[in-house]
Amino acid sequence: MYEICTTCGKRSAASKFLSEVELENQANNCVELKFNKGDNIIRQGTLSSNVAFLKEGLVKLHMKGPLYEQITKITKAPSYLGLPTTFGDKINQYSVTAIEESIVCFIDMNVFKTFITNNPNFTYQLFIELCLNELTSFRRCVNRTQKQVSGSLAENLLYFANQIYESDEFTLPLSREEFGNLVDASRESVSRTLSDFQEDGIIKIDKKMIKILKKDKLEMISKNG
Amino acid sequence: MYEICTTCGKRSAASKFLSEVELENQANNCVELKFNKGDNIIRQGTLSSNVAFLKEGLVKLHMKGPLYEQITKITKAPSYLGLPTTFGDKINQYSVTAIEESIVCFIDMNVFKTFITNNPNFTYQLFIELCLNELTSFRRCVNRTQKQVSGSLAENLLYFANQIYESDEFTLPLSREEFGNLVDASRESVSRTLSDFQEDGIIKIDKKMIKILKKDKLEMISKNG
DNA sequence: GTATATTTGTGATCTAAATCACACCTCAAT
DNA sequence: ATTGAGGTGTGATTTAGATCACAAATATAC
Repeated sequence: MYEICTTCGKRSAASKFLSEVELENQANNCVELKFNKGDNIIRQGTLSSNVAFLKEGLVKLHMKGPLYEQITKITKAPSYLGLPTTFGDKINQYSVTAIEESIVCFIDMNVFKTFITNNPNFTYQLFIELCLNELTSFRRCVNRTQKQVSGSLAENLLYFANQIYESDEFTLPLSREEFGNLVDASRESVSRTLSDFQEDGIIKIDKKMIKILKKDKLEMISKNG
Repeated sequence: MYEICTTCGKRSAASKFLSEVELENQANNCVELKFNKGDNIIRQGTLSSNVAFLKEGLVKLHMKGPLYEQITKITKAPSYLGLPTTFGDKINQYSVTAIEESIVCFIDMNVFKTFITNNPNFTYQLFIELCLNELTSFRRCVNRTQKQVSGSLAENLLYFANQIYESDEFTLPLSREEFGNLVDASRESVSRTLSDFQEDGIIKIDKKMIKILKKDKLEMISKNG
């Protein structure tokens, strides 16, 4: 009883280039599923057989490291999920988990491949998006390794405010531990640093609610590491 | 007086899908340049106007971080250089520098774009390569942040031996400082750790010459962080 | 509601690696 | 050969952040 792709208002940028016929083809080879917070959408180590498109919601991409499960990225809808892991390897190289209630469309991979090999504009758009993603990963990786905890934490708070929620007040969708896995710090360091920020009047914390009070200061901390 | 693309034996995997006509078109819109060790091929912050293809040699990709210039990757020929930074942004988001004498073909971006929009097989191949690259970056980033210096160093020594030189004896193309920027450690830590490895009989060092003596041990150190 | 489990805050240690400091190489240029 | 400039090795010191430890707060189940 789900929306068909032709009339779906939450399509990907690339799919704007698909024809009516292609969209119908997609609609007939696609399943829409709802995931609750915490549900696994793609699991590292399993076969990747479908292209996943996040229609609504918020997810984390994460990968087993030698010590802990590292969160490589937070992605909000609309967005394809894990194209690299779907096309780069038969086996999923990372996991995707919902951190808020999410709706995902699973598109048959063969149908998706015919779009790629037949519709140059579609493919070009995907190509550009992949390039952008890789640039962002590079930047994130450099920052993550060079900044110290407060800088990385500030950067990620700003990311949630600016990119994800587009508001300076939001509910952090991660536990302190998970937030640590995103910024590469221990649970305790995250907790301490957030407390420090609050003491300095930079943010206001109430459990998972976070309100940014001095954005300029946070930006400075983020920038200077 | 350089080789024309149609007969070039060092073409990219993707270009195998180009027709004779397309290859001729490429040959007519392409410049081949030689770079010495240390020469800058792509500079972060400048406009990206050509697609760079590394025909011969070895390069490092590096990016300004808040503290130092981080080496994100070592790439050997044959390989496109910085497709993400060429297509993802008008301005180059990272630099590429030769670390051994290299030959690079600069292909006109508009010509390259016509391949992408007209030749689906070519584009699909590029797409797959981008996906693979992103998976590798993810893995590298996770390892880099979670492993400690000895683990990261071991990993990168193995990378040079297995992927770059395909030999257990090779000349490290980086200074200790640069090697540090690749593994996220200080010059001193790199030096110390290499000495430790030598003392344990795992490797033999003579200046920049490195010979791996106990590969299994190095693999263990790499794996266990 | 009470009980149990999970998440969180905060102080007290501990530690890997950065930084500092300095001597010694190596190599290029004069 | 002599000068100078990077590059390198190694000890001593410092430090950011991990880890340990435990209490308090929340969430979840019964």
